[in-house]
Amino acid sequence: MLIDKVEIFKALGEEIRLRIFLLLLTQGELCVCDLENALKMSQPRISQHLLKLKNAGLINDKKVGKWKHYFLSKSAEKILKKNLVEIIVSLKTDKIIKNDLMSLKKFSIKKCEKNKGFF
Amino acid sequence: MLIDKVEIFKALGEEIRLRIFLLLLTQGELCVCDLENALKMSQPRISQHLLKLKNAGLINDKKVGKWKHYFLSKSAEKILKKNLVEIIVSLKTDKIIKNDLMSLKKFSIKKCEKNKGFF
DNA sequence: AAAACATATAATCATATTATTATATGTTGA
DNA sequence: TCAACATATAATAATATGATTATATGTTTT
Repeated sequence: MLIDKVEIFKALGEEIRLRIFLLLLTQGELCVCDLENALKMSQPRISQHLLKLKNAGLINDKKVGKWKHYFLSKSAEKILKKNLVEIIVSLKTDKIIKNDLMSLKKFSIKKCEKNKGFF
Repeated sequence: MLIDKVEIFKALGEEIRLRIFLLLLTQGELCVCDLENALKMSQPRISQHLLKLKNAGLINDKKVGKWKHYFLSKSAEKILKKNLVEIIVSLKTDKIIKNDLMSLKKFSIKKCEKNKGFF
């Protein structure tokens, strides 16, 4: 849950991968050699970044003749439609996050006035 | 532009920082010692992650007595309201991304049918 | 002014990530 | 079947990131 989201942000938090992701998002299916040409980068470099996007659950692939086509995963299409705030706040049900909030509440020293959060 | 977004995703793509960010998002202003207690982690560790969130432009701070309060930046509040797709597609105006798209177009081998992208 | 507190920063070390190079696997087409 | 192509994977080296420890800075309280 928390870790899944971290992995998604981490996958997008790298220039090459964000560029690849945007190309797939705007262009649809692309093969590795399309990306090699678009980004002007070596094949292993592209392939390794594709693997990370795939491990984060953001893309999928299929064999097409001698090529392999990459495209956005269903779960990527789903999460893309959400607000960033929605994505992040949904983590409030995560065990680790619940714990953080509890610990904070327990501590809760009244040092001075603080602004309230969004939620 | 592209790099700014990369830095934002990178900042959120780390467990401790995402936990901190969510706490600030839901609780509003918090000082370092609040976060120390919430996450049960050492002060320098928290401080260093706060610095990274700040460098990504996601949070700001203000001195309050002997404490330092951290809270979401205006630009964070703004970007939080957007869809992930909006955030990413907005990069189409970025120079690097435009270039990628041009290179791809130039290459554009008609290997076989491909699905279209979202946009 | 001294002690206690809150935070930042720097140095070091451990770990993770990335790029490159080389090689392997599988597919197509002559 | 063999050569050319498309991609994956593994090994290595370079770089970046993160955690810990120690120390510095500034503030409050006594």
